[in-house]
Amino acid sequence: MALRYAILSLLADRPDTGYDLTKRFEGMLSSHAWHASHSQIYPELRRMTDDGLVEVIEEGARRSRTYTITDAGRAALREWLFSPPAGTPARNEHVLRLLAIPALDLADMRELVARVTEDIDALEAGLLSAREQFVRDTDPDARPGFAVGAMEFALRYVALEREWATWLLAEQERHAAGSAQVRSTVQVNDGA
Amino acid sequence: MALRYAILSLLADRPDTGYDLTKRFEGMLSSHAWHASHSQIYPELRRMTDDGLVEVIEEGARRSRTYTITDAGRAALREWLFSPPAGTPARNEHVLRLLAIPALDLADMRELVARVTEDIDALEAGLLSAREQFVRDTDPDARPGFAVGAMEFALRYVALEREWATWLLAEQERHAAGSAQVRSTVQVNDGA
DNA sequence: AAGCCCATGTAACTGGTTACATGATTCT
DNA sequence: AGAATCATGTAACCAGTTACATGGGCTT
Repeated sequence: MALRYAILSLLADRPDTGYDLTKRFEGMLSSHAWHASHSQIYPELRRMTDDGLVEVIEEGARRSRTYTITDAGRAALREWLFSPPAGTPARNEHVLRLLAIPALDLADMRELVARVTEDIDALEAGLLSAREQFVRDTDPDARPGFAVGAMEFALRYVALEREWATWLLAEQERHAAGSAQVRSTVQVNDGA
Repeated sequence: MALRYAILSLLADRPDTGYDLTKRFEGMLSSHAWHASHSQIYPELRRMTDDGLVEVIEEGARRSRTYTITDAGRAALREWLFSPPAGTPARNEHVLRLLAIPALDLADMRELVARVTEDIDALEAGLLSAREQFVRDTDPDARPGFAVGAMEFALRYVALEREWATWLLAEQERHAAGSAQVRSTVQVNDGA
């Protein structure tokens, strides 16, 4: 079901074709919230049309169909948003990679955290320039929609990752120093 | 493949049975990184045994088998962690629900953000007490493993959600005030 | 000995991915 | 005219979920 609501929240911003929805999925949505490829999106738009949640408002060149969200679609989206959170499980391989870092030894951890931090910096730079671009291309008086919120989320999120990774390494260094201390104390005691 | 690495990173901390791995998945892993149920975990442990990544070190009561990570398993995990990040897509219905909020009208947004914020506070309280419990039950000299990192991540993450939601609402309020301003200016001009 | 939780197993189904396929339009 | 890209469609496959199933061991 999540796929429908992902589509509905994109269409709530503005009408779009299956093709362009697919491209919008490839941005912030697919890296943080929900991914879908065109092979899922086209059939789903059909089913949603049958269910009255979306509507074709234009048939353009190259057999393209532009869909809008209907009132029923907005109502369904609203109902879903207000429904009690179901505690549905997440799948995020990127987060898994981060959480797995403590399985490494300290030297590996230092190297990997350095690398991860660089990657995050690069990603952040990309996000920032994408946002600048977006702001340039967008009417400043328009109500901020999906994309603005998603970008802000992504920016805050990459900062979290960087800070967490830094914290993790510091924590592990602290522990390593601590247990070295304990070991040397033991040795002193042994020698006494 | 992510499932194997999720299992490996749990086993890197300590040996465990399929049953207990299942329960460990239900914690931080399943809400932020990766979810799996026992029906996936048992067969996967078999396959991983065949591939030499894990090993049965103990057969206990009630046919329970305790698995450890092998050297090959550690090597595989390490290789995966150091392999270039694949940009694999995420699935997180909870994030989707947040990002979809701007589809609502302002009144609904106010209500939902308030509710979401309460939920986050409750979740955070739960996490904090779980961490206290964990600290009490754990040898302070032990090297911090998966769970410590995951808890810290979760705590930082819920804070991000709360701050983002607050930011979003402020942004939307600002816009609503701004466009009201524009409307009234137009009216004054019309009247002049 | 009855009932409950521990511990594992597996089969049917569903949602999602990969891969193949094709027509229409624009660009050069 | 040919290449590139737009725009959609669909079928086979795979990973993951749901549901059913079962035996062992602890507790009362």
